[in-house]
Amino acid sequence: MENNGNKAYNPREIEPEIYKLWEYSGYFNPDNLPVSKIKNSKIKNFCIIMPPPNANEALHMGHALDFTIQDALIRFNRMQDKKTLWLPGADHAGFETQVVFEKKLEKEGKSRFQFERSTLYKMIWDYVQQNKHIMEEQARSLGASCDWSREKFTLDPKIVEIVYDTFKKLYDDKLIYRGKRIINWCPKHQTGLSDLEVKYEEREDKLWYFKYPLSSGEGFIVVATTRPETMLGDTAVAVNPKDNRYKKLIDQKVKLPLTNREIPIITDSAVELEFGTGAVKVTPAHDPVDFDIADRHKLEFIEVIGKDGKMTNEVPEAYQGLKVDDARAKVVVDLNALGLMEKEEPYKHSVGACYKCGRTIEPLAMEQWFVKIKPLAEKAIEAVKKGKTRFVTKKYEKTFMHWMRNIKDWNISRQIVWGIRIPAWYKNDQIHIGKEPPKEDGWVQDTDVFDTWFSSGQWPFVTLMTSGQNDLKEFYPTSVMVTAWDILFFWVARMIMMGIYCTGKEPFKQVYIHGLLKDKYGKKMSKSKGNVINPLAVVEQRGADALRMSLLFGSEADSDTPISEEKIIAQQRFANKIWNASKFVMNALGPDYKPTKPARGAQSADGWRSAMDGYTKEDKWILKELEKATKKITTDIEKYKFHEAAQEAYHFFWHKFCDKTIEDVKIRIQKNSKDADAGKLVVWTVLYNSLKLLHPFMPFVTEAIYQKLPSRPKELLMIEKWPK
RNA sequence: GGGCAAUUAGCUCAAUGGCAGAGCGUCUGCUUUACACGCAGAAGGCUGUAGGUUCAAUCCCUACAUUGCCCACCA
Repeated sequence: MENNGNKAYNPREIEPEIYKLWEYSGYFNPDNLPVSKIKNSKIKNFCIIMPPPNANEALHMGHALDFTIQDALIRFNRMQDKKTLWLPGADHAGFETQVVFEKKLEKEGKSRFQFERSTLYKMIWDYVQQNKHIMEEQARSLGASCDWSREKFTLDPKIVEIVYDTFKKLYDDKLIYRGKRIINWCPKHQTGLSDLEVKYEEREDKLWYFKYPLSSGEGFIVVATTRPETMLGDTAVAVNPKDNRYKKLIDQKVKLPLTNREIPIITDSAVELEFGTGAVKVTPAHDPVDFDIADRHKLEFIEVIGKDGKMTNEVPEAYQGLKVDDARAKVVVDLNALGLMEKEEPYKHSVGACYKCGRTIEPLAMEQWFVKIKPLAEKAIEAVKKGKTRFVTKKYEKTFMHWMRNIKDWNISRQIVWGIRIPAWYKNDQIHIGKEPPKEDGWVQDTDVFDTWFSSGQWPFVTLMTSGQNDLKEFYPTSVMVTAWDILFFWVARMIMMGIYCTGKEPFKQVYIHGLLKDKYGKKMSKSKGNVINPLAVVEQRGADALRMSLLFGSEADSDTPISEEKIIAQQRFANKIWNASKFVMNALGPDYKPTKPARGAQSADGWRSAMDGYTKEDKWILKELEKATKKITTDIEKYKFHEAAQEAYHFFWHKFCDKTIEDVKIRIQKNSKDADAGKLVVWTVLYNSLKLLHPFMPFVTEAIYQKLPSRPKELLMIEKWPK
């Protein structure tokens, strides 16, 4: 067994060849697995739909962890003779991709607004296709044994059609509506965002107290606000109906300063007595709470801030065109000059910001499409309660439930071009839903696209519906969804809701939520912190096996996982150890070694033990240890305790098999003592079984060795039988 | 304002109702023909604090402290 004459294992020379061997074998495709040729109703299926990586940048460590866990599960189940499918894909990732692309344009001194819709779309399309190919090659280099023949993209025409059908179904079921609501507007990216895409930041601001003169000319009512500039769009002042302080002012009018408008004082229970003065200015067009109040009281609606984040022409001339911040300063100065500012005090509160660019979100009232989500959420809650979808671990189930119970309608309109265009057509007051407009003239299509999660929320069934004739029937609901906790709400929750709504069944029986990756100081990895480790560079330098093992080793995956160069080096050494130990064993056995009876398919160490006399005490010990390790690794993987399984495999192979058994048998063979043959059989048996046990974690080196193992029963380790 | 998690060796983390382990690091020997990416061995811990349950607690319970995270329309 040569590795270019080097003593140390060199994965770079081995891994690409091994991947080709697997891929050409066809066994990534479940239809080609031996088990699929058997007509037997007892055959079990196992299916994972890969969370489709965003096709806008290279894979990062998080993907490497995600892929490692999935591939380990896939290989484990495939070796247990299940009809096993891992379906890969890529996500167009609407807003995310457009943001990445806009940054690229900015670097070139361009802006998205210079381009026509179709031109921009085409440019992003080409960019994404390139990235998609890169991603596929990266997945291969990590050893992902997914069925590339079934690969999907979220913009595949057939998938888009299904997404359109879902939209129509929701519309017909009155679970989707178009309406003017307060949305989260990012002035930089010029699009609305869902509540989940808004990050709240604690800020030191001011709370201003302004006197609004009563129209009667007798006195004032004092309101407190953090956003003075919006007062130009006030259409009422509200107090709590139980607030005795203001009883006699109710239904009186106020003369709104800086404008010539009179606005009423109304009561609404949304107003809290304790906050500020207990009187609140109501700006329906720029605050969600005020919007609701206005809805209840049929208040007037004045939009004073535009999509560009500047004051509109609805405000007095002096303020028109000012940026929000400048308008704020000017209002404060002007009210102060009028003697209408009572006081200002420091105030700490949280302000919504765009999760991508950090710009303050501007709540604006816009006509958009919303999913009426409560009915969908109820079904999802029920499914999880009944255990149809189980969370691993339970702690995420609680988080999920809490969010689902408090869920609010979901804005799915995005004012960008990169995505699936909303199949809605308008003519005067009429709305038509469909791929094509009605025949007569004058229909105009909605210019918005779907929130990307609207389509990826349907991923498990749209992929299987379009991948093979029986795939949906055979593999849906899928076995397990593997993903990180940060997209629990964005994605997992929506998949469960949409899956049940569209197919009547939950999309996956289990959901395994793993953590994010941290550096060795416990800090979250991010480009801005400069502490990212590029998985591909690691694969190049130290091998995919080392990377995979180090991602699983020594840390529970349901909490955030630290990864460091040191950890990867440790596993690189382990791969080297496996290589060298195997090299030694095979040299000792010789290329023609045949394990004496039973000659093939030894399934358990126990079987071997009873099959042969002449084992030493040490032989019996290691065979017993092999049995114990097999049991532990098996149950640990079944329980998603990969870190324990990996540690057990590591410890068994290195510190039991190598340190004890091989050292012992080495001497027996050297001395040619009478128990040398028994020793050979033991090392063959333990090596053979160890390769299987390690294969889900370190597929390359184990397969490479298996290919040289004398008397190997199968053509590939990948389709060997998992030991019992 | 609600909720969740963590606190164990120098560092990063496992485990377990009764002996607390690993990787890296440190120290001492070894160029023993598979591997110096190695071998043999060693040091290193009142398992955050205070109570409680128990024959027995690092583990279960209660408080507290510290840290991290998630959710939430306090104008």
